[in-house]
Amino acid sequence: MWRGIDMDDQELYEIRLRKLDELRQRGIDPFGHRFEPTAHAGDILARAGDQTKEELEAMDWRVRIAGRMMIRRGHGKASFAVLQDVSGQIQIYAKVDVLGQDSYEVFQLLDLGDIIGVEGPVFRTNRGEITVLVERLTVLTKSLRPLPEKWHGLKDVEVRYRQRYLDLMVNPEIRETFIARSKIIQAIRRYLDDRGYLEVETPTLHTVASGGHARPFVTHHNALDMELHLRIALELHLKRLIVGGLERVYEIGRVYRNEGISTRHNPEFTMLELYEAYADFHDIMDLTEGMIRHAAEAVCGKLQIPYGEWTIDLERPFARRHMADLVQEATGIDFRAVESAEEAHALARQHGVAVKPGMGYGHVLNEFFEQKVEATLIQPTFVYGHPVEISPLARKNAEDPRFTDRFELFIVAREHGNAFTELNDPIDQRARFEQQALEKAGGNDEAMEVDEDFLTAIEYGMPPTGGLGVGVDRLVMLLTNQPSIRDVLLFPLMRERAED
RNA sequence: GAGCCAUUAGCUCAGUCGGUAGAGCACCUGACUUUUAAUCAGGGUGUCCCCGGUUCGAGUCCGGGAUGGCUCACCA
Repeated sequence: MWRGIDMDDQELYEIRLRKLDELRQRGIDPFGHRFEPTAHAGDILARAGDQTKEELEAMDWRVRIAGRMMIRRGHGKASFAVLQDVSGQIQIYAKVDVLGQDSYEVFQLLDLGDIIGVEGPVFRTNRGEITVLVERLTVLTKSLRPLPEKWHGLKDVEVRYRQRYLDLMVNPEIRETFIARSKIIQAIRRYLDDRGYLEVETPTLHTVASGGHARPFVTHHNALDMELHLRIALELHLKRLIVGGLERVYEIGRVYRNEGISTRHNPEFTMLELYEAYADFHDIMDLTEGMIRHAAEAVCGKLQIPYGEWTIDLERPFARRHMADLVQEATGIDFRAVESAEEAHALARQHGVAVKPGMGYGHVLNEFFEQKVEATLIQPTFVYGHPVEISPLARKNAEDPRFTDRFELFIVAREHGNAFTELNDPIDQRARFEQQALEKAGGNDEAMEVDEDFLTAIEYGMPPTGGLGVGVDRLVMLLTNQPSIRDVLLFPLMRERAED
């Protein structure tokens, strides 16, 4: 088990234990009780910001604050310290002739990292710093381990991920990212709630993990002696609710995919899926565009946002391009005129596009798209018209049944959404599942499973429906300008530390 | 899964040609009643990631391993 910093060398730990004993001997509980702050550091700084030293003095404004002691500057019979709470940091000033000899000695026993409560008037020092004078000191929690360094903070990414609380404690900008994450999800909820969507929760334990292309995690229910899969998508349960007549539903929930880890992949991640009866994928494009703008405004306050080396313009209408057109622009090949898989494979050889033997027309087109086009899609682009072979849950296009009424949204060359006019023909759906089963038998681990229960549901009749899936973590990465998914997950999955 | 890189004090880092480990902060002792990366005097607190090998001698060179990062593969 990972036991964090400072276990091999116990000296700093033992020094703090001695101070803990000293507190107890003085009748002070080092792990204190309820405390009721009257203000946060940020509020005090905001309110006192305009007041002069004299005005503050005249106000006789008393506050009670609680927080972690991050910095201390002792001056003998007086001390400055910095207290940090959720809103930020504020300086406090303790001196013996205000606090009394006993309490001042207790103050001097404190370590960086201890959590204390402080009560007294707000004043401004000669150097202009808003400060709380400590008239009463309450020890709330003794900290037994040393804090990372005050000036350089905590940089070791491994410790930052494994011990995120330390990261949050000493790297204040990290907190901003997670506040932004919360705001983004809040904005999505508000956007959908305002449009008559119902938020629902569906099972994460599935007998068949379907609705997406991914290997599942497998687990077991003892009482029922039943193999279960953690869900890889929300799709099929939400569509059952459309069958049931709920008309507009969404879920924001965790899905699990038993796959590799990268800067864009974590085995568990948060997915938004929504379904709207009587809509099609054009409606869903409009909805997606509006929703992302709404979230961006909520968290960035503007629609031209930085991401890495780029500035992404979310204000201009998102481009809407057919996959075959994009491939034609990039390579000169008109895939609509390609007649057979053999012809497609020949073109792949000519153009240096890697394909696997046995791939059909649609798979090859998709490889052309992924290898020749995807990396160029920096500004928001809806790519639509995916081949039917790679889209087993999407409705076929009425004019050209090789394609589907499906789109993916690309921004910064990454997929930020996947949507389609849902396939609601149960006979076609069964055929598509069977095609997937063939692919699976042929060695494609990620091909979709047949879900009989879902087929039964849509045999009762699912209205024409538009649906969307969005990887929330990637959207948060985009809107917070973070290069790695681990920087938008509080606790990314890490390999277990070996016992030493 | 493959390649490249990293791992030295609690934290952030330096460490030359292979000669027995060092700075700042933190910490400890002392001084200091408006400081603010407080200051001043003194103190180094270490499994140099682990295991082997080469060598008179390894933080340093070689091999293997662990963990992490990046890239690729995988993955819609």
